[in-house]
Amino acid sequence: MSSLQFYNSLTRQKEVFSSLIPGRVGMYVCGPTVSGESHLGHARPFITFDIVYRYLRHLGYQVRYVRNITDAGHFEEEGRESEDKISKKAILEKMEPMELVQKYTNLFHWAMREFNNVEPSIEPTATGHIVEQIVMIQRIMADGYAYEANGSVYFDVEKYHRDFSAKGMQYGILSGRVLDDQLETTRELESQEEKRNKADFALWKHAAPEHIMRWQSPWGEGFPGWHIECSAMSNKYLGAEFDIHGGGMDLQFPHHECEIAQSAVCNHQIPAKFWLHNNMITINGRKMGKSYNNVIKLSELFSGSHEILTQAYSPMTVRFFILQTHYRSTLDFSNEALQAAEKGLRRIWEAFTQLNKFVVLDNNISAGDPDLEQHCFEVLSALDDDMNDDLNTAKVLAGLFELVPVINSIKDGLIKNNALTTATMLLMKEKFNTFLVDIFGLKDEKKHDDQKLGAVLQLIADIRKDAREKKDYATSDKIRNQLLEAGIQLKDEKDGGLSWVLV
RNA sequence: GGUCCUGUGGCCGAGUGGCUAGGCAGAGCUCUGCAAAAGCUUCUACAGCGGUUCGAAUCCGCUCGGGACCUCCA
Repeated sequence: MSSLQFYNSLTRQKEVFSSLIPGRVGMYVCGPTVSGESHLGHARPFITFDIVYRYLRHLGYQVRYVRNITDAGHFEEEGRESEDKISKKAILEKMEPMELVQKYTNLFHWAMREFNNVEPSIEPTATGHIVEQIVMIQRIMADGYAYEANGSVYFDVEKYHRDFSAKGMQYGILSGRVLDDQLETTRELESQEEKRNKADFALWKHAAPEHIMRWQSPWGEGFPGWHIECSAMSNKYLGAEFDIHGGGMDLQFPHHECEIAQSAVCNHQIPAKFWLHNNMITINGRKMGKSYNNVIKLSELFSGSHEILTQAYSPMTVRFFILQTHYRSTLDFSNEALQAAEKGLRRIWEAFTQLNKFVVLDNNISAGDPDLEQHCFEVLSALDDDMNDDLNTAKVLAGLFELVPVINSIKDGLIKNNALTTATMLLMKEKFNTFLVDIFGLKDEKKHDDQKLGAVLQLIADIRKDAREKKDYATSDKIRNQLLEAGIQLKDEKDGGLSWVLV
């Protein structure tokens, strides 16, 4: 079997993954800013890195997964009205800042549960780590890479770049940007006079009087800059160097670039070995964003209450939709694509459910159908390699889909139950369970473990069977059609039996 | 303007220098009282133009199109 490879944004190539400490992995993923409700775009990184987390654990690693909550509110680009997003909205809604932050944090957690994401090991908040951030800023200042101006502190990008280029940690190492170009192309902004250089970024920002969220610091009352929280918290919980840093591609610059600079000054090394970035979800070819007015909130997605949506899409449908694409490709949203995902998921899930019901022959060592046996074995064997190849979940799913007709044919008796060896049948069961449930985190949203409902349906099925035998098709069709309207689909099986699924 | 990514059949999407991706939709057939489900078969591809090569959707160049980042952003 191949070994796990990730595409490392830092080196711009696929690399075999090995952890710094054998058997253990430290992973930091940039979490949400809880100044508003999470939208469809947020689903991608958190599902993607949930897969990374699940897969690493599946491979036997003990993983510490740190995903922060940004609740301190990053200020806008310097030069514009300095305003804290969270504070501004809090005033509008007449809520305490922390009350607002709590509300959206709760909503975020709700969405994560809906998606069946495993909780991170540590979920630190920015507001809970103000002290760590201040200490880190002080260290950067002590080394001469930051300066104070009017109660704000800025990172001296040019000096950092000059000194650290020789150490292989130039500013732009992650994003591929050239600092000199940056200096020329950065837009002219108002009130830049505080900064020595246009490329400098804020570590600490002086709080204007109307600013509600504020903390005491050596530089007066203010709040932390955009990038320092992730550096401070990843350093605290994962150390100076850890294995994986993840996030959306849009965070690569400036956010992650700045994190590297901050950590490099403090710890003299790039904080993470592997930098993984998921691509964006687009709607009609455009990234979701307030400026495009095409933001679909997760609650709207699940309920279908957005004008773009022609129907509601369940969390598992969305999860499956995301898994059908490689995480580094853009994924374009459309109702048609989501509906295709919904049907595809149902098809594979029903086959999976069926597979789990099969009673495997005890000692079938010679396949009744050698060609099929070989085909199945090859497909099953390729799954791990595809997953190891930078998490090609799309290809793994395609492989599993190839086996769906086999499963259905066995069920319908079109393929004899001795066609495949016991070993292959058991392998098939194992792989379906491992990938769909353990690694992909899919679950049955229509689970019907209600025994009373089962009994009622069994009765109805018997009545319908009697009606059909009497050729009373009016009755049998009425039962079938009305149940379908109620969301229960009856299926007449080849053997004369009858099964049902919730739709 | 700068940096980078991308262009696959009706839709969504994998993909490697030569070997069926897969899903959804469509068509035909089988099964069925009729459906549904399922099975089998099947139609539409690799933006365009050059080049490298025995051979390219896959490598290179150009043209055209789309997108991301450069500003909070998943």
